Amino acid sequence: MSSVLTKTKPSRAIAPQSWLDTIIKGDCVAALEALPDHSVDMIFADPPYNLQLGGALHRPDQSLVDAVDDEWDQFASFEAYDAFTRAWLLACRRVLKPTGTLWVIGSYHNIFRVGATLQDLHFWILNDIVWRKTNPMPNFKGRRFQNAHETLIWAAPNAKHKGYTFNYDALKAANDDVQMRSDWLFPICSGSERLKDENGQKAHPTQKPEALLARILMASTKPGDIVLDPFFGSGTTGAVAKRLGRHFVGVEREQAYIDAATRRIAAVEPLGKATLSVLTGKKAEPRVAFNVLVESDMIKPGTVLTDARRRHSAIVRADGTLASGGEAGSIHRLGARVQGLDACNGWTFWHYEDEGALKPIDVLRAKVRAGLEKLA
Amino acid sequence: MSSVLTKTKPSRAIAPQSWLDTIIKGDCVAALEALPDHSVDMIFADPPYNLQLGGALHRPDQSLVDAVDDEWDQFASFEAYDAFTRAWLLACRRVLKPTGTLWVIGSYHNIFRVGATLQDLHFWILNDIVWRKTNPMPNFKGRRFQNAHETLIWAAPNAKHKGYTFNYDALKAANDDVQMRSDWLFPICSGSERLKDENGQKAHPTQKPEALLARILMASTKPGDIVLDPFFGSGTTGAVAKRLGRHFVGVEREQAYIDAATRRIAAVEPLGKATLSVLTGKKAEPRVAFNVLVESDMIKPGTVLTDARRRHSAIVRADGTLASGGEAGSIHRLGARVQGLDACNGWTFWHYEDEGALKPIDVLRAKVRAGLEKLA
DNA sequence: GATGTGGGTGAATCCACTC
DNA sequence: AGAGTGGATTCACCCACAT
Repeated sequence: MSSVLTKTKPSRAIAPQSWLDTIIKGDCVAALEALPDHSVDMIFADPPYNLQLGGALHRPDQSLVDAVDDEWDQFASFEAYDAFTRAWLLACRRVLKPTGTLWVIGSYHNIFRVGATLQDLHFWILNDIVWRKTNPMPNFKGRRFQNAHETLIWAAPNAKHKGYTFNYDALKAANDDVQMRSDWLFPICSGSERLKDENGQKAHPTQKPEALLARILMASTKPGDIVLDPFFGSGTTGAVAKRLGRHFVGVEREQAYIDAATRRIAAVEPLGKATLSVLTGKKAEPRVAFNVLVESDMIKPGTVLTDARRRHSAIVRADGTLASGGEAGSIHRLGARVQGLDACNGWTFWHYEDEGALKPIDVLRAKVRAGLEKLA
Repeated sequence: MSSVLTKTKPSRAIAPQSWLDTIIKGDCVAALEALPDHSVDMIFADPPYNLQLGGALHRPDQSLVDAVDDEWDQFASFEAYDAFTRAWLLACRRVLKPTGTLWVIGSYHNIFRVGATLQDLHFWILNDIVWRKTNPMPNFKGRRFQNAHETLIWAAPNAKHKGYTFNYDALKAANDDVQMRSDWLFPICSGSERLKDENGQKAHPTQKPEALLARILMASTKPGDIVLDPFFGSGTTGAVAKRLGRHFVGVEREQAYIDAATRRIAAVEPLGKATLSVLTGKKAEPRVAFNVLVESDMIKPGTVLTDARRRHSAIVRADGTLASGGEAGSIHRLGARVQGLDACNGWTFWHYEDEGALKPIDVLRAKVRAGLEKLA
C-alpha cells in the first residue's frame, strides 16, 4: 500500500482524488504522510483507550509494550502511550487546515493523557464535551459509580486561529432556540445500527453511534468539507460524512475493519443538497454601511435620530456620521458615547420617526439587504 | 502559625485534637506537614483551575462578567502548574489512609493535567464524574458550546488497596433503586447559599454547592470519618462535613476566607440521624430538542411537515432546522413565521404523516421522553 | 398576600474584518 | 501584524420591588 512514503517529499504529488473518500491502510502516523499539509477541514479521532486492561499497546515504532504490573513498567507504559499520542496528534496537525478543528473521544483511562498532550503541543481546547449514555453498561461489582459517559475534547490547532467552523445558529435553532450545551445525551450504538460480522458477532468493539458523529459534523463542518478519521474502525465517521454531504478520509490498520467499513459506506444514501444547507445568523449577512442609507436617500441628512425612549438624540450628517452635543462619530461610537458605554449597536439603538412611531434604523438596513438579494 | 514544621519530624507529636475540625493557615504543601501520615479518610480538593483568560468579557447587555482573575489562579506555564499539582498530590497522599480516597474537581483548563499527574503518581482512578450544571453561564459570543459542566476525578492512592469506602447500597436506594451514574445534576451555588462579605459581594469566587459535597461525602465516607480539604476557600467541605457528622481539616492561605469559613461552619447544625433529601439532587430535566429526533433518525432530513390543516408546509433539514419558501429557522420560529405570528409552539403546530394520518411531532417527543424516563 | 417585572449574575481560556 | 472599528452576542435563577 501507499501508506509509507518518504518524509522528505510529503506527497503533494498525490492528487486529492486518490485519497478523498477512501480508507488508507496502514499505521496512523505513517499513512498520514500520504496527505498534503493543511488538506483536511476536521479530524475525528477515536484512539485506542489502551492501558491497564492488558490490551496490546504499541510504541510508535510498532514494538509491543510488555504488559507487566510492575510499577516501573506501568510508568513506562504511560510514557509509551504519551509518545504514541504525541506522534499521531502531530501528524494530524500537519494535515489539518489552520482553520480546522480536531475532536478526540476517550474515557478516564486515556482522556486525561490525551488532553494534557494536546495542551503540551499548544492545541487550543475549545470545549470538553460529555457524551451521556442513555443505556450504559451497569457496574457489576457495586464498587464504583456506573460509568455512564465518555468525554470528547474539541480543539483548534493553536490559540491564534479563531476562524474555525462552528454552526452556532443552526445548533441553537435545532435545540429549541437555546444554545447547545457541553453535555449531550445519546444511546450507545446497538441493535440494527451495530455492524455485525459473518458470525453475527459485533464487527468492531467500540463502534460509535451515528447520532454522535452527526452532531459533531453538523456543528463543526460545512457541506463539502473533508473529514479525516485516523482510527477509522467500523467507519462511522465515513458513513455519516457521506450521508451529510461531507468528504472523508480514513486510516485503518486492519483489513477486516476496512472491508466492513467499505461495505457499510457503499450502502449509505447521501442526503439531498436542499436538506443540507446550514442555518446562518446575522454574522453571515452582508455588511451594510450606514452611509448607504444616506446616499440612497432612505435617511436624509439633517434627520434627527433618538433612542427608543427619546432620551438621547443625534443628527444625521451628509457623510454618514452622527453628531450630538459637539460629539460626532459612527452610529455605534456615538451611541456608545451618549450612553457612557464602551460599545453599542447603533443599528438597534438609534430610531427614526415614521408616521409618528419610532422605528430602529435596522429596519432600513433590512430593506437594503432585501434589495441586495434580488441582485444576487 | 504552625503550618511550617520540620520535614524530618512530620508532626506525629501533634495530637489530633489540635487540628481536627480546624482550618490550618498556610500554603497547602507546607501546612499538610502538620498532619501525621495516613491520618485522613477522604480528601476533597478544589485546586486553582489555571484559567487563561484574555481580555474583559461583556454580556450582550454590555455588563461586565466578573472573571476569576485572582493571583492564586495565575501560573507561569503548564510546567509550573504540573509541578504545583505533583507537590500537593504527594503531600495529600502521605496524609491519606491507604483505604482512603481522593476527589479533585476541575474544568477542561486543568483537569486533564491533574488526571495525567494522578496517573503518573500511580493514583488509581475509580471514576470520573461529571457535574452537569442546571444553570451555567451562557456562551456570550456564540463561538463555542455552552460550558455547562465540570469534571471530578475520584481516585484511590494506589491500585492495590480495594478497601475504600463506597456506600453503594445507600446511593442506590437514594436514587430510586438504580445505581448512581457518573453524571450528576446540580445547580451552581447562588442565592442565599452563596456566602457574602460585609459589602454584600460574594465572599469567594468559586464557592461550590453544598449538594455536590453532600453527595461526595455520603458516597465515600462514613460518619465520624476525617475529611481533608487542602484548598478550603469558603469552607463548603467543612460545613457539609459538620452537618453530616464527619470531621474536617481545612488548609487555606487567605485569612479573609478562613474568617468567612469559620463563621459559616459555626452556624451549621449537625444532623441527627435525619436524612438526606439533598442527596438525590435534581433529576434530569425532560427537555427534548427537535434535533434529537433528527439525529436519532425518528424524522429523516427531507421530511415534509405541515400544520394540521395542511395549509403550511416546511422541509426538515439535516441541521435540525426547518425551511419553507426561502425562510429557515427553528420549528418554533418558522411556525410563527408562516402564520405571521410572533410566537408558536412548533411541537404542536407541525405535523408529520404516519400511515396516512397527520400527527403532531410532539408524539415523537413523547416517545423520546418515555425512553428517557428510566434516566430521570 | 399573590403575582408580575426588572435587574443582577455565575470558574469564561468567548469576534471579524480592514487598513 | 497590530491597531482600529463595525456591530453581534445570553440562560437559568434569585431577589427586590411594584402592582
